[in-house]
Amino acid sequence: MTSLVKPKHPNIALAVCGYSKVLDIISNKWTALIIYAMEDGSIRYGEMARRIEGISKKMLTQTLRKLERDGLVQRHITPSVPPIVEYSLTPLGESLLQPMRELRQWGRENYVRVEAARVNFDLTYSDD
Amino acid sequence: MTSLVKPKHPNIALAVCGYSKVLDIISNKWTALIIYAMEDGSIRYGEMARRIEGISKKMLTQTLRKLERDGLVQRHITPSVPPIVEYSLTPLGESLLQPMRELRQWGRENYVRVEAARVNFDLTYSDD
DNA sequence: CAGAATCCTCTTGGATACTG
DNA sequence: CAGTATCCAAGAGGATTCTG
Repeated sequence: MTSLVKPKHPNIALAVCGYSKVLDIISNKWTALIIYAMEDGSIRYGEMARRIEGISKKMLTQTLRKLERDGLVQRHITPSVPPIVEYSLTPLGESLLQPMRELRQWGRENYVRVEAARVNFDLTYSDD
Repeated sequence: MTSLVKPKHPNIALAVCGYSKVLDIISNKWTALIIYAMEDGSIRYGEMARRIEGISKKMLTQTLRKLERDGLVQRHITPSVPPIVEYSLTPLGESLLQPMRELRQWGRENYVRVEAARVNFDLTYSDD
């Protein structure tokens, strides 16, 4: 046992923080949208590319591979010509949906306040 | 009027996605840890720097400024010599704590599975 | 259709030195 | 103490071209 008294302010290490571990998974630009696209079930590669506005094939493939490697996404290939490749969330991936939905909800409810704060901040620190 | 029938798969735009808006706020490397450091109340600049292992002053200041601009963090200065500068979460910032805690909790519970999936993936796609 | 490969740019973040 | 300023390296991500 290291200590009986709980320190007021324990140190925070990047490597052991649960936040950071999750951010390591979902913090890049397209990950959230890709997971979002699979929310209702499996979906083909091409349809994802069409639904997610502005994404390039490179980023779509790259992000899907990363999610597959992390065990959040499953890839199913029907070897026809042309091939059919479908992606869906694994149970682990689906377990991320709930916390992500709450974050998304927070964004929907509060982003206007963030934008207002930015305008206010910029006004305060520019012209005076 | 564009359409009366709701499409099965509506498009997903980066600009209007609640996820992405939140990620715009919390997705950089240190933000989560900095918010985490203020979870229990206000804290001085220097103490944050010491508690968050590995952070540079530059990134600490830069990230705090961004959070302040976004209205999530308050800065309170006591103009003594040397100055005392304390940071704390605004109500808006505190409202982010709950969804972030859930994400952190997910990370604590599931990150081992992600790591296992990575090992498995790398084994599968390297040596055969 | 579902990608792989290449090139290139822009941003993020680390190291270091200086200041009221 | 609490920053600012500058330089630099690494990585994320976009555009384009090619392929089974």
